[in-house]
Amino acid sequence: MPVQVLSEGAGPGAKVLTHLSSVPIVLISTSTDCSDKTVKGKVVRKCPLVSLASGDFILKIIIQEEGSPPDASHQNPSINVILFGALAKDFDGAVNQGDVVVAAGFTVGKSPTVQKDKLHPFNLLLRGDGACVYVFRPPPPPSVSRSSPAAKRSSSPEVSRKTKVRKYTYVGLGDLKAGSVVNVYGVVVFFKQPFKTRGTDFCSSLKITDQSNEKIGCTIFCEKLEDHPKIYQIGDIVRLHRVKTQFFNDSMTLVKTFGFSVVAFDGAVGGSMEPRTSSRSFNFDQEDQRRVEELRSWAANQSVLVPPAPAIPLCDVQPKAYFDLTCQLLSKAPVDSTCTLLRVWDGTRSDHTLLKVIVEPNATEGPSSFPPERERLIANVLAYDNHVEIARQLKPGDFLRIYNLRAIPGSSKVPGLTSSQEEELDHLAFHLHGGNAFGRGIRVLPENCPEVQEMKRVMEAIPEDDRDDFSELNDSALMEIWGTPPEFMEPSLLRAAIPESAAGEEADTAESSSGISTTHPSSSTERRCDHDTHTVSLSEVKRSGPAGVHHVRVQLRSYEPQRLHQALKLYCSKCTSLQDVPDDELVAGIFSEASRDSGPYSAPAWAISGQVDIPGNALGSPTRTMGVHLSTEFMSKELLFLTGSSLEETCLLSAGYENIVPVRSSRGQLTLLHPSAPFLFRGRRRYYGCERCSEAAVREPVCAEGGKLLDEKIIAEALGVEPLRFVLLMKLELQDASDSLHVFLWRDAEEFFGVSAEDVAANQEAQNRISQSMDSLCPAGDSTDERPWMDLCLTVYRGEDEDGLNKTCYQICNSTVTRPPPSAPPNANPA
DNA sequence: GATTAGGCTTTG
Repeated sequence: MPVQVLSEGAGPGAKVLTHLSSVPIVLISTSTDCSDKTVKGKVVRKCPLVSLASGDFILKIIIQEEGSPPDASHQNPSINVILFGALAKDFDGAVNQGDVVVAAGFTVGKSPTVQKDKLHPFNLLLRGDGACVYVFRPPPPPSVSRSSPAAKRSSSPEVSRKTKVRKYTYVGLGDLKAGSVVNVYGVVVFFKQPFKTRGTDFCSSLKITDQSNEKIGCTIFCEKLEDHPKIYQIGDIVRLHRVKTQFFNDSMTLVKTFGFSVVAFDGAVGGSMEPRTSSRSFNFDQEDQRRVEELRSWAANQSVLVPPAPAIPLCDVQPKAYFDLTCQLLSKAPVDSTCTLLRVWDGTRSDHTLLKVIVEPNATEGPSSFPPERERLIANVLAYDNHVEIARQLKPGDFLRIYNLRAIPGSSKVPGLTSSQEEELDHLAFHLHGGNAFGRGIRVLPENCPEVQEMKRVMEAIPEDDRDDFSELNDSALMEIWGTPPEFMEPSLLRAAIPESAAGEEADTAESSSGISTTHPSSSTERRCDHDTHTVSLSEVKRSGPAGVHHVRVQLRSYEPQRLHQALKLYCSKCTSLQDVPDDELVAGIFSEASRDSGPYSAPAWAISGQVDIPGNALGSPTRTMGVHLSTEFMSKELLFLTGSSLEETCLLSAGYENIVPVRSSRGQLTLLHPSAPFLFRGRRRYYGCERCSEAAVREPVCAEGGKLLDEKIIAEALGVEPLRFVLLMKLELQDASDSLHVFLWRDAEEFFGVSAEDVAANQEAQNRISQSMDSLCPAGDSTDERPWMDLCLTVYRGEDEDGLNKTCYQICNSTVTRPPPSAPPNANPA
């Protein structure tokens, strides 16, 4: 009795299982006594049946507990189930994804895939006569059960092995007879999004076709929107169950009837088989998959019958055109009672100036203004009449498809248009006219659908000007860096970045300034942008969409890294990678290793070469030879290539020579050291190269115009090194009365502190400036409500977290810390 | 087991 199908709610099923007790999936382990236990779960995945040469079968499924409290990963517990032999084969034929099954007579094994699939550490093994699976399924609909013995089977366990899942029969659209109830498949050639009727329901209107070339209208009334077909575009495939055929105006039509259900699929050949349905249980077997694939390949060759959806990006929209637009909603605002403004973008830029619509900033949901470069990409859509209600339910950040949108050139009668704009001739306005003719409407698209994925790729690839280069660095990189444990060896260069001795005095300084800020509306920061937007609360920022700018008045609750030298990073603007500054111990090791390994080499012809013997010392270091190669071209600019020196010696020499490039011998040639070591020392400044982007070789820089200028850029270029830039990266937790918010300080960190990251890497004064600023904003020991207030400009953008999931990110931009009062000057640490 | 709408050559 391996596989038995039971009708849900039917008595026998319950009886069969009364002598067994159910084990929650989480509690399953190899120590579970399985003899009288069952495990119940919904089949969330059914892998293809594997048939072995021996005639044996193996089937893997994943079942998930239903209705149990979610575990730490916010998912119901699931477990792999492996079925063997006849059981595997029977199960494959009788059970569908979505069915609820109860397994009994299993054994428990260690899951070999736990590392990969992150599912349960154990699996269930079902083999032999003792193993069986009960399948619970809702009772079959009356129309089908008459011709199917399934209901009878459910009460006769003996026949269970041969149980076949109830099959739906589908009628071709050319074979419909009036007055019957049928199941059909079809390709959508026209559709209207569900609209409110004068009755109690919403109505969806479809026209579908199939290989018969008949085009059949379908009318679907359902009270709940989720029961309606989820059609995104012409060409989608639908499967309708229980529609009645009737004649209207001499044409066959299909109308929803009792027990109606619909599933929709992507219509593209090779597209996703993921069913669009809100149905809790539905049948979908290989036969269905075959039908979908057949319709897809048939439709692919029917360009006349199924015209390509008129979806075009904003950059291709021509004046007067009607089109479907896939886009993301950034903000929205009511214009009047019959019109709502939707501000959307799709990542492409129109050649036409897009009409600006002036609305009350206070009435705007989402940001009321955007940086100018973003504004150029935003289309203003005016949605009229019946669409106002739909628009009301949309949220900034939603991905949308707007159907039958009209591009209107040079409109001058738009509500809210200013008189100066009336004179603009070349701009485009976008109107979604009232009514639902021509399929006019709006649908929210799920983020995982291919069109949205494609659009997001376009959005992410937008060429940014330098003010926006942060968006190229996705946030998984940021998170990763911040997640790095602080195993960093403090480089001596930065050891004093947070002077212990000065901490107390800093706190005193800050106390006095925070005392002022609680009684005075002054701010310890200054905004340096010209955004025309008013100050909002952090909770409003969080509610707003994933783009735009906000002005906030906040306090600093906490920040990372606490050890400020860790805020200094190296950034490659070519590959946008971000890394920690290598610590001195590592760099010293590279120098030492290079000097030990140095073999004979031929000195470059373009250099004057010499040797210096460095005697060994009492501590046991041997006598070494240091090679010195002075560029003849840059004699006066002092470009020195040095072999065999230690890091310490290089630092000492860099006090007396302008440019030192540490090198080593390798296969008889001079080469640069390992890329983690600086490729150049200039005084106290060290310059690093990107390991990934550099193709280093020791070459003499070319003297430009009479040896005019020799700087780190010219040297890097000559050496084939892609130089890394010092940057500052911090994560700040802001707070106001409404909420708290984590924000990054990166793009404008230098502006914020009024220092350059390169200076921070090289001098104590710049380091002090950062620690003073942080101490004044976040004095140690002070209660947070006494901390000074900051007026900040926040940029909102979309990034990805470690799992590649979308995440709304925030950065402080265009803001500067105003200097703490000079009354308590910092105790500058003489480094 | 009622009722809804029954695309369509649009236009603020």
